[in-house]
Amino acid sequence: MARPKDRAEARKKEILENFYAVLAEEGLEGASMGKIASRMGIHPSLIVHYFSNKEEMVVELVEYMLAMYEETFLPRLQEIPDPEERLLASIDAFLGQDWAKLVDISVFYSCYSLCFRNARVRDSFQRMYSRLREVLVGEMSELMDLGVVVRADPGRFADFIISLMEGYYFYSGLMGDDRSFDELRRLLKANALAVLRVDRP
Amino acid sequence: MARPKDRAEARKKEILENFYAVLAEEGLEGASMGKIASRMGIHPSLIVHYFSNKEEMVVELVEYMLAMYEETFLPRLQEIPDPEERLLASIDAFLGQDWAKLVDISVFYSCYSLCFRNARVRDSFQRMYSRLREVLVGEMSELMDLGVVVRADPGRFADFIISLMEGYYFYSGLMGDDRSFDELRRLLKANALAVLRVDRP
Amino acid sequence: MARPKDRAEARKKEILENFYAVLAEEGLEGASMGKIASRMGIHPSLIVHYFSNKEEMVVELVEYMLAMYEETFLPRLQEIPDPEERLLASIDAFLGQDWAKLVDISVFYSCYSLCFRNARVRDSFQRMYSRLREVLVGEMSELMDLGVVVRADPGRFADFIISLMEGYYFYSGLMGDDRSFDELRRLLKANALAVLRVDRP
Amino acid sequence: MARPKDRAEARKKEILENFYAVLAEEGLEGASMGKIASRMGIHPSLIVHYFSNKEEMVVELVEYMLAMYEETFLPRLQEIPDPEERLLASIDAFLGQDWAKLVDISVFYSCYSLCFRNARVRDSFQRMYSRLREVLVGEMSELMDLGVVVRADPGRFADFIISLMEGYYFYSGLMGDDRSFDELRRLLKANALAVLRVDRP
DNA sequence: GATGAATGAGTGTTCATTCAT
DNA sequence: GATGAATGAACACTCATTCAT
Repeated sequence: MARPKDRAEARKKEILENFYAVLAEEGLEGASMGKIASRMGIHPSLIVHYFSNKEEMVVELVEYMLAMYEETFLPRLQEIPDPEERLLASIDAFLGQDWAKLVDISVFYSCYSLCFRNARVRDSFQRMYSRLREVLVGEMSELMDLGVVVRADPGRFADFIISLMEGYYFYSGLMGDDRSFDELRRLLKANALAVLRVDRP
Repeated sequence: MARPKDRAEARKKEILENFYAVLAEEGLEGASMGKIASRMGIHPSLIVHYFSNKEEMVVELVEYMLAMYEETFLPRLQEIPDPEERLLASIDAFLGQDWAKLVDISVFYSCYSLCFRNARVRDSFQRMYSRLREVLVGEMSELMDLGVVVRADPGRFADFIISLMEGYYFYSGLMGDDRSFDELRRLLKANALAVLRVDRP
Repeated sequence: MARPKDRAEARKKEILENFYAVLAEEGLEGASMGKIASRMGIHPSLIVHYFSNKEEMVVELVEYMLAMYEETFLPRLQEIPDPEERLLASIDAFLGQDWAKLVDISVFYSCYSLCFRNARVRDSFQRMYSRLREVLVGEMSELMDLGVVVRADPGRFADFIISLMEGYYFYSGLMGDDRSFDELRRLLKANALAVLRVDRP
Repeated sequence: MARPKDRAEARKKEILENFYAVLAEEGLEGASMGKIASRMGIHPSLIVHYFSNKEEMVVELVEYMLAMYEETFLPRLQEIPDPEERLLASIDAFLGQDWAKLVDISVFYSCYSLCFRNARVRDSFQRMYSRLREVLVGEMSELMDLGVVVRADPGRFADFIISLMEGYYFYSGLMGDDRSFDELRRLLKANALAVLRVDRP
C-alpha cells in the first residue's frame, strides 16, 4: 500500500485548492505562497516542500483546474448510449450554466493568460481543448457512420462548437448578471444544431 | 497654449506604452513599476508622480488598450457609405487578423481577468463592448429601415456577432500558429452572414 | 509698507498651523511636508520655498508652539496690579485646564523629545522655561521687597512651581479622562501656596 | 527544554536593544527597521520575521522599556523589611539619579508621545504608572495600619509623589547639566516627606 | 509666488527560496 | 513531514529636495 504517497497527494490537492481560492480572490499578482500558507495555517516552506517551485505549483494548478472539466462532464456524457442524443447533450453542456460555473471565471482567464508566457501551461490548455475537440469529432463521426448526418466536416464542426462556447463564456461573463443571456444561448445552440439539421439527408 | 499639460499627457502615454510592453512580456505578476521605470531609464517614483497609484495606472492602461480598438476600426468603418457594405466590412473586421493582432493577446486576457476584481476595469470593458454592440445594432437597424433585411432582432444579432468574434479570438489564440484557422473563420463569417441572407425578403 | 513680507509671514504661519495639525494627528514620524501640502491644497515644493529645510520648519514650529504660552498667559497676568494676587493667579494658571489644553499634548511631548537631538529646539524650550522662571522669580522678589513674604528663595520657588506644573501635566495627560485630577490639582496648589504661607512673617 | 523558543526570545530582545539605541540617536522619525537591521548586520526582513509589524515592534519596545523600571527598582525596594524605611527609600529612588538615568530621556518622551496615538502604548504606560501608584499606596496603607501615619489619603499621596517625580524628571532633563538640580530635588523630597511628618500623630 | 518635473534615497513589507533542525 | 531562521531581491510608495519654468 502506497499510503505515504497517498497522503502526500492529498496534501498537494489541499494546497492546490487553497491556491485556487486565493487566486480567485486576488488574481495572479496577489496569489503568493505566503497567502496560501497562512490560509491553510501552515508554514510557507511546507508548500515548497511539496512543489519545490512556484512555477511547478502553477502548472499543477492549471492541470487541476482543467481536469475539473474533463472529470465532471465527459464521463457523464459517455454514459448516454444514443449517439444523436449524446451529441445534443454535449452541445447543451458546453453552452450551459453548469459548465460556465464549474471554474471561477477569474481563475480561468488568469490561467489562460499564462499560456502565452508558459509553454507547459499552454500545453495543458491545448491538450484539454484537443480532448474536447476529439470528443466532438468522435461523436460527429459516429453520426456520419450511422448515416444520421451526411456531408459534414467533423473537425470543422468541433471547432465551430468550441468557438461558440468560448465566445458565449467570455461575453456573458463580462456583461452578465446585468442582463440575461438566455436568449443568446438559445440562438447559439440553434445555430450549432442547424449544422446537423441542414446536413441531414 | 496648454503646452505643459500636453507634455504631461505625452509622458503618461509613453509610460503606458512601456507598461504595455512589460505586461506583454511578464504578465500581471511581473509588471512592476520598477521594471517599467528601468525600461524607460527613469526613476520609479516618476511613474508615481504621473499616476499616483499602480491601480490608477492599470485602469488607465486598460482604457488605453481598449481605445485602440475604437480608434483604429470604428472611424475606418464609418467612412463606408453603403450600409450593407459597411456591415459586411464590420463583420470582416471583427473576425479578421488585423483586429486580433491589434492588441497583444496576453495583455488582453490579463486585463480581462482583472474585470472580476476591479470594478473600474470591468466598467471599461463593458463600455467598450457596449459601444461595439451599439455600432452593430445601429447598422442592422439601418438595414432594416432600408428594407434590406427584415424580421431580424438587431440586439440579438449584435450579441451573436460579438460572441463569434470572441470565441474565435480565444480559440485561435490558444491553438493557432500550429494550424490554420482560416477555415474556421470562413465558417463563422458564413454563419454570421446567414442571418442576413435568411432574413432577406 | 512691507506688504509682500507680511503676506509671506501670513503664509508661513498658515503652513505652521497645518504642520501643527498634521503633527497632532500623525506624530513626528508621520508629519511630512507632503501631507502638510496636500492638507493645504498646495504643492509641497511651495513649503520648501518658505522654509527651505524641514529642520527649519520644525524649529519654527517649536517657536510657534511655545510662543502660544507666552502670548496667551503672560500678558494677561501682567495686567493684574496687586503682586500677591498676581502670583496666585500665576499658580492658578499654570496648574489650570486652560494652560494644559492650550497646546495639544501629543505635539508638546513630540517637540520636547526633539530637545535631545536638536540644539535649536532645546534652546527654544530652555528660553521659554527660563522666561517662565523669570516671571515667577520676579513676582516672588516683588513680594519679598514688599515684605509680604520673607525668608524665601525666589529661584528655588520658581523651580518648584514649574516642577509641580509639569508633573501634573504629564501625569494627568496620561491617566486623565478616566479619573478626575481635580483633587490632585488642589493638593499641588495647596503645596505651592504653602511655601508662601509658611514663609509669611 | 524549550530551546528554540528561548533563542527566538533572545533574538527579539537583541533587536529591541538595537531599536532602543537607534531611537535614542535618531528619534521616532529616524528609527527605521532598515537602520536597526544594518546596525545589527542582518537583513531588514529578518526583523519582520520576528515582529511581523513595525507597530508590534514599537509596542514591544515600550513594554521592554517600562519593564526596566519595574524590574530594576521594585524588587530592590521590596527587600527592605521596615515599612517606613522602605517608603523613604522609594521616594529617594523615584527622585534619584539612578531612576532618571535608567532610560534614555529622549526615548522615554518619544514613547510617551506615542500614547496619544496608540492605544496599546497608552495601556502600557498606564499599567506601569498604576503599578507604581499601587506600590506607594500599599506602603502608605501599611504605615497607617501600623499607626505610624494617620489622617493620610494613600491614593492622593501616591499621585502627589508621582507628579513630583515626573515634574522633576521633565524639568531637570530639559535644563539640567547646565545647572545643578540637587537643591530642587532636596526641596521636592522634603515636600514629599512633609506629608508624612505632618500627619504623624 | 507658485507649480511641475525629476531625482534618489529610504519606507515598511512581501516574496520565493534555502538550509538546518 | 514540518517548522523556524535567514536571506536578498523586489515591491509599491513616500520622502525631502533641486531645478526649470
